[in-house]
Amino acid sequence: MITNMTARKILDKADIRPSVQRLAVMNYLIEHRNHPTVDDIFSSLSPSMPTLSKTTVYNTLRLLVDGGAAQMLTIQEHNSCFDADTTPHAHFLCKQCGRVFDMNFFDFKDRIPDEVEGHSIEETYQFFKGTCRYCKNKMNKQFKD
Amino acid sequence: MITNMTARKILDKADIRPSVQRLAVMNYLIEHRNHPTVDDIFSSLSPSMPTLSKTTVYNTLRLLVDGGAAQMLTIQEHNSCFDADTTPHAHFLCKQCGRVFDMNFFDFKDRIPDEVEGHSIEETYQFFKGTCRYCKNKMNKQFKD
DNA sequence: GTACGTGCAAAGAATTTGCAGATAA
DNA sequence: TTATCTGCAAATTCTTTGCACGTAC
Repeated sequence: MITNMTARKILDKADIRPSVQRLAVMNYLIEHRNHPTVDDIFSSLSPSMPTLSKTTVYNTLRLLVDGGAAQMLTIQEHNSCFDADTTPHAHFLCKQCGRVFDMNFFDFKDRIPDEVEGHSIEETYQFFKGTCRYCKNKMNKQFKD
Repeated sequence: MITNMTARKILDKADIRPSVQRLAVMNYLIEHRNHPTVDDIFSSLSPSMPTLSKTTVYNTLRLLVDGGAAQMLTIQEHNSCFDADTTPHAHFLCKQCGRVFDMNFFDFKDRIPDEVEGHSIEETYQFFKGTCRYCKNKMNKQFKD
């Protein structure tokens, strides 16, 4: 469940000192649930924070992930993307446009055990690939032309 | 189910012309089920094929993936790894040593629909992160010292 | 004033591209 | 011979690192 905590409260909870830059990145993640990449975040914030550097975005995201305030997704081949929603949910990658969408978690038939073949399971990911509804529409239109 | 098809047969089936390099890469994947990276493959084959280039390994892997003869996994942050087993199974990434292990697929309570929120699902991935049995052993030993 | 944060520039790593020579149908 | 394949070198992209300056307690 996504709470209404402000960026400030989330940083406090994660024990991250709330600099202007960190608040901006956290706030961006809260307001943009479309799984932005480092570049997305940097490009969007840069106009209003001209001195912001990509290094700081990288630093901040690492802090957020380490502090449990965000999730890093490595679904895409080339770059990581980030998600302020750290609750269990699934992800869908469109093979056409490369966008990542949230999906509800699909229940497993049985509970995932803490340990499998001696390995301790700490995190569970579900993800799917296919064609998103927008690209399907686009492709349909092309056929009609 | 993993079949006993030789590299040659798999390439034929995928309509990939069986050059020496392609057979070597395919065969490597068949014989090494530990999810090798491009570099693993290149470094291992290079001694016996001194003229082999990384470009060719990249080219070949792309052909194999496109032809359905191998799977590319983007679990790891920095590089992709490859798996000749294209049947449904889950993967486990050890956060300590970075190794990727196979796991049996966990059944979902319900069948995954072909379409969710308008998106067409074509591929389903399950993966887990945690500490593998080998790293757990190592950590236990350290505590005993 | 000391520790922490920021951002530039450079380095590093993974992957892709362009292209010329080699190989195979 | 003609299309395909290979592999070098260079380019590109993503990310990390080193370091000097700035900021905050």
